[in-house]
Amino acid sequence: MIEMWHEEKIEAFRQTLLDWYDREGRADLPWRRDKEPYHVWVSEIMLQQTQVQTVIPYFERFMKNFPTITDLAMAPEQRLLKTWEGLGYYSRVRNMQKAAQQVVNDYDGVWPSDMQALQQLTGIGPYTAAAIASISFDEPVPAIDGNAFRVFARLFKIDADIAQAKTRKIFFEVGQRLIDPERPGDFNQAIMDLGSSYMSAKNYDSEHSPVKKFNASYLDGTEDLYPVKTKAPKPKPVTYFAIAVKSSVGYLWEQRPADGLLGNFWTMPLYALTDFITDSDANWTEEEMVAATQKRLATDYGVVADLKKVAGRPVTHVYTHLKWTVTILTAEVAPQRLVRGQWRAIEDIQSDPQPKIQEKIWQRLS
DNA sequence: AATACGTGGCG
DNA sequence: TCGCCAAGTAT
Repeated sequence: MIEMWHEEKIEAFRQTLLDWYDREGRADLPWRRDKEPYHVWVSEIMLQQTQVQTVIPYFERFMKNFPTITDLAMAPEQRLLKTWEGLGYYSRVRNMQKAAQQVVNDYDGVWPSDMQALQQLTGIGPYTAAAIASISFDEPVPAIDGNAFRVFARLFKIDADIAQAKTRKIFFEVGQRLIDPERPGDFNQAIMDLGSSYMSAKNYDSEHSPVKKFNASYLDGTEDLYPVKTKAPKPKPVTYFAIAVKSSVGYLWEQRPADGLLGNFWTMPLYALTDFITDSDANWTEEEMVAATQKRLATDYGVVADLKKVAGRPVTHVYTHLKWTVTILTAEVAPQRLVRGQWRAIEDIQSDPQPKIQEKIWQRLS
């Protein structure tokens, strides 16, 4: 454990790590061109649960569209969501706009500079607060993300379950002991670079890691035991019907509720089987389910249509906690007065933020 | 504490 | 096809 490291060893570790970072760290990343808190913040939010390679083009486009925090605070939400479309975890960007408004309104546009205050902003948790505080403001606080969990677990053979919330404290304290007070931001980023290269989750190469002689699990051949992480439950299967109703003025189109999955994104009407099938109906045939959906469409949207199943396999999409299986039902109708939703021209639909599942549905229809 | 929350890459 | 992973936070 960390208690075994004396001050000289800690100092040697910092030196070794930062020397490597200065030589081989990823200086080319677009959010490392400066230490502007706005740039650091946007990149850190995008990088949550998302790989560097995916984030790069999104970061460039986001900065082009919203160059300053004031632009972000004032942006129309639809434009914001469209810029984020495809990145996932969409509450990140909705929360980001709230935080931007907080900084502009409560702090007169000047970022608070300490971890504690940063963490009060919407969408900024302990990791992101530490990242911004250390990188932009040189506060010596460790940024404990998945990389830091993995690197520290292997270095010190820490067997606490990193899936458990209470474990964060252990790693934060280790990080506090290790972090270089002279270069806290570089230290944190070096740990992350290390954790995504020589000390990655799979296909790691500790043999050539710059800190291999500090790596207790490598030295005794037990690397594959760390980190300890209980596995997540499998995605729960859910059956849906997507309703593709086309008229001369476009498709039946609807914005999802602001909260929850895919909040404020646009889709065709979607019915989960569980929305209207009770236990006693569990033996319904497919024809009966289509008929029930058709009846609900008339009630909910005011659209009377003779729905037909689209040929081929249902469309599937796996979320972190759900596995959707979507059967597409379609019809062509004359434009009807809608109770809910709207008719939307095909040319206009592309400007609406849409989730990946909707894109898959479009592909099946064409 | 446990669960909700997206998408893409890879073996 | 499937399971797991990738710079987490909110509730």
